[in-house]
Amino acid sequence: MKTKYLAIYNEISKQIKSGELLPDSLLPSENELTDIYHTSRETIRKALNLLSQDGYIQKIRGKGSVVLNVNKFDFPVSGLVSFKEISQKLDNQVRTIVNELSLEKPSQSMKKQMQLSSTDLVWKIVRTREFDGQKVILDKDILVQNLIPNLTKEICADSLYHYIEKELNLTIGFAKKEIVVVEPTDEDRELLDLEGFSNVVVIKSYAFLDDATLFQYTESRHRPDKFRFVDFARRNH
Amino acid sequence: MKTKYLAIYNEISKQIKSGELLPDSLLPSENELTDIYHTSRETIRKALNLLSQDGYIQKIRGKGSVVLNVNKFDFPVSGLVSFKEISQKLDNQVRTIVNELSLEKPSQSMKKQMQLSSTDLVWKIVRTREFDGQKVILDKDILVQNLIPNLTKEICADSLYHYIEKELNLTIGFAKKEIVVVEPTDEDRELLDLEGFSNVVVIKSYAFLDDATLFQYTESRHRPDKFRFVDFARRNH
DNA sequence: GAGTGGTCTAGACCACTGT
DNA sequence: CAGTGGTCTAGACCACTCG
Repeated sequence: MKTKYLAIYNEISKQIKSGELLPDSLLPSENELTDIYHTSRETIRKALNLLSQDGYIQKIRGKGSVVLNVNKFDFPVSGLVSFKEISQKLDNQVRTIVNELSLEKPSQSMKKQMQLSSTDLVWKIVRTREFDGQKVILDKDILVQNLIPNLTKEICADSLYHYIEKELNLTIGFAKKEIVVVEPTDEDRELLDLEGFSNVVVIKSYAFLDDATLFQYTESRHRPDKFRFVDFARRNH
Repeated sequence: MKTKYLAIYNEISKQIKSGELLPDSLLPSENELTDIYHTSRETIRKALNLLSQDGYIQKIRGKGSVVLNVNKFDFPVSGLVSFKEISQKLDNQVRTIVNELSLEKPSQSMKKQMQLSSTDLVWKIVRTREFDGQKVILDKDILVQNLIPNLTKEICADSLYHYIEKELNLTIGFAKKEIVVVEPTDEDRELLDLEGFSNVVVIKSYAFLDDATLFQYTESRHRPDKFRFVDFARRNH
């Protein structure tokens, strides 16, 4: 919120989410917005481009910026969002069970993928997520100990990302994710309430810090009926 | 390719994809790039921001722009890409079967969602995608006839998006997508080679033109073992 | 301290839309 | 035609990294 264009982005996106700005209506023109916010046109355009990227508006040359219907899809799970952040938006009964927390020597393939030296250790975390009393998500995390020296079960039960960003003051930058559907493993059957489902949805994710160092590998294994992924995509440049 | 910053984006992304620029190396600084491309710094920054959005580089304040490893994930299916475009990147034996092409009155829910007047008709298309002789994807499309007046089985067997963009000269803007896993319908069992799989992955997609008009609803139903979704995501603003 | 990327400005010209 | 968004410029100041 320190920068002008982010402040403008937040202000306008809030107005769209609250319904103060209606779908299919036009925003004030860029020139009008420069007056409203006492700033230059390029700064306004930075804010509007962010809104466009995130699916709030569509800019149309010669006409203006149209407000898009944001609420058709109730909650976007796209982007890089932690479980804690998602569960706060839901009002479900949500509980996290920490099944395992240990410091281990990484496997050969992990060592290579994470570019670790031979003495580096990794945290291994296994957590179950319970919605309305049902165990529907199994999260398996590998974290580089170099970057995250201390971990406790309490931190894992609360929010890893909150701890990393707020306590350790690291900045999470980006992630590469892959979604596939596979047959459940014995571990899946043991730790999840699969109820006869013969597949699980697996989200494999490599998460990187601001400075492009890999700090986390996650496999998030979902019972298929409780899985949902929502995305907003723009066409090629 | 008409604009400077897109030309620079294409040039640098090509160098990264080809391996001419190596992962973990630094790009020339923004000031150096202004000299190399004979342009202003803001134009260079537009190109670099695009590269950053698309996962090619990571910008680090005080240091420079690091080239990221693009090939770890072989082919990104994220964004808004047609089946034809994907299949051209694969060297698979790929075939499209047009099961149905008809002009219909829209269902009540479609009429509402697509904001159609009561006389509007929609195209209904059902297509099966065959990889290596196996029917693994079922695509069900609804298209607004107002916008796409004429359709033939030949167009559907080739590429809808190519026809819409190149023949009709419409510009596809953005899409909202949702991925869920469900039990197969009778139609799925009939038209796909499910081979005992008890789930299908469904990608529901609303596609919009440049001017924010909805023109297409698609359900793309995949056999789970042939489904794969790859995504690059940046953390919150 | 020199060099990096991040923000912001004021102004210019263009392509497109509506009337 | 006037008004819209799209591109591009030249310059300024700041926050950060690294030796």
